[in-house]
Amino acid sequence: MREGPDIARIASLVGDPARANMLTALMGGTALTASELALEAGVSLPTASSHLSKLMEGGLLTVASQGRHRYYGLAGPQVAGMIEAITGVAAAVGPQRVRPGPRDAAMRVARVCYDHLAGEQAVAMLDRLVARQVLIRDDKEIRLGPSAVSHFAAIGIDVESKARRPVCRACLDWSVRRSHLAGTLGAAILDKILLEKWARREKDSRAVVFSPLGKQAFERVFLA
Amino acid sequence: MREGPDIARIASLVGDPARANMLTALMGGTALTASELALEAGVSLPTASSHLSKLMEGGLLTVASQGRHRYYGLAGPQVAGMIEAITGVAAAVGPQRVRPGPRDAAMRVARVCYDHLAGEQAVAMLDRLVARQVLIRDDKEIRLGPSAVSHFAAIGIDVESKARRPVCRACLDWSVRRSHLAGTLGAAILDKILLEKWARREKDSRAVVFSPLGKQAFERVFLA
DNA sequence: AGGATGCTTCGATGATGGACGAACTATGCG
DNA sequence: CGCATAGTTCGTCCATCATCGAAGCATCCT
Repeated sequence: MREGPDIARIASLVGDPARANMLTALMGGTALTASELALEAGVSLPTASSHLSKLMEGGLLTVASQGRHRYYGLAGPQVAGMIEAITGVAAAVGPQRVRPGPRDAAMRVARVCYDHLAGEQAVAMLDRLVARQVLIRDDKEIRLGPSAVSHFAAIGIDVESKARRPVCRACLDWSVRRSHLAGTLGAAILDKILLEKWARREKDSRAVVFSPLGKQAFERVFLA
Repeated sequence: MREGPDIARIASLVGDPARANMLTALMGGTALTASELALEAGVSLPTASSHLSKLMEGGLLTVASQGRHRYYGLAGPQVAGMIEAITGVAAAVGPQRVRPGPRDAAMRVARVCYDHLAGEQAVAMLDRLVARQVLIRDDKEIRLGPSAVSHFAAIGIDVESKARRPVCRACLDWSVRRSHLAGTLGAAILDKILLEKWARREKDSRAVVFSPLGKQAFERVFLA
């Protein structure tokens, strides 16, 4: 018999299909209402509500009440990382992945991971930023290089961090198996991409699709 | 409704207390027999056997038959990483962590993670190896530096890789939140440490305790 | 105020799956 | 060959928990 962190409790929370669907939906990064999550999970509203309170109690979710809406979101990057890790194992282990399918292809290229960009594009971007020494990775820690502030300011991104959350963080990409940029900077870059309409989010999916011109712009700015 | 990698299936496998205990026990890295795992999980042999076959079917475990013994082990580093990620969330979320306790302190300093060393010591070691350019980390990928082969040969470690498994891999440390060295090299270093008796494994725990002289030797070789 | 919408709580139902004892198979030992 | 040990399979019992309809709060709109 052993004890310690109650891993079974956390895992069993993710272990229910309805809850797993909800968490996966929240990996998109946008907070969702109880009704939306019920739809997403394919259960009735009361059932969803019950699941949500369990996830809350387990500390996996945060909620923000706005009027009569309650927006549920993942409790933090650590939770998002856990979901990615589980997804990675499930994808590796599952023999059910017969045809990759177009949606999956798009997902591999670029997708939203919690609040930042993931996929091949994101991995390439981090590689390039490190190669140009805009960012410096020491260990797994990623730091800002000397030129970072001016570099990002020129693009219109403010890298000053007020939040307690780190500016840069490495996040393992389950499709490419290498890391991409997370943290407030990662989130700001994704904001920028969507704001400039270089890419749009695929409906009901985490996939992010670049327009031809948007792709050029993105590559000019981040992969040059 | 969504589909994709069946994350609920995997998570629910980990979500049962008995199975979670088994998996946690296997994080020690040594393969265990069904009876040992039954004891570890606190269930009867038939029950354990049933759990083990489920874990096998889920692809989380591998088994090696030797005579009338069947040694069960984690299916791979990816699975070990997932368990670490879940453990991290459980530790962060669990309010039950009242007193850190001596065992936990020892765990933070040095512990076994699947088949390599984790904890503060392990993180410090990787930092130092990278700083000395024995190892080079590009992205999350860690490569051997030019001097690596001779450097490790001098200590008596052969870095040639025959296995399909990578020689170097970064593994996120849930206590320190930075990565340490995994892969065949990480495993070889742990072997070396235990073989030279610089440290011993705490009974019934993943903690690794260095002797005073062993600590000196380890620091001379890896942190110089 | 009154009505509509979003969400939660309650209560009853049903199914999944975890538990163990007993019987069965397989390997090793003398 | 027979006995002991390691492990699996089978059958049954039992508890947990997911599910939904109906009713109860809370908030917004007019």
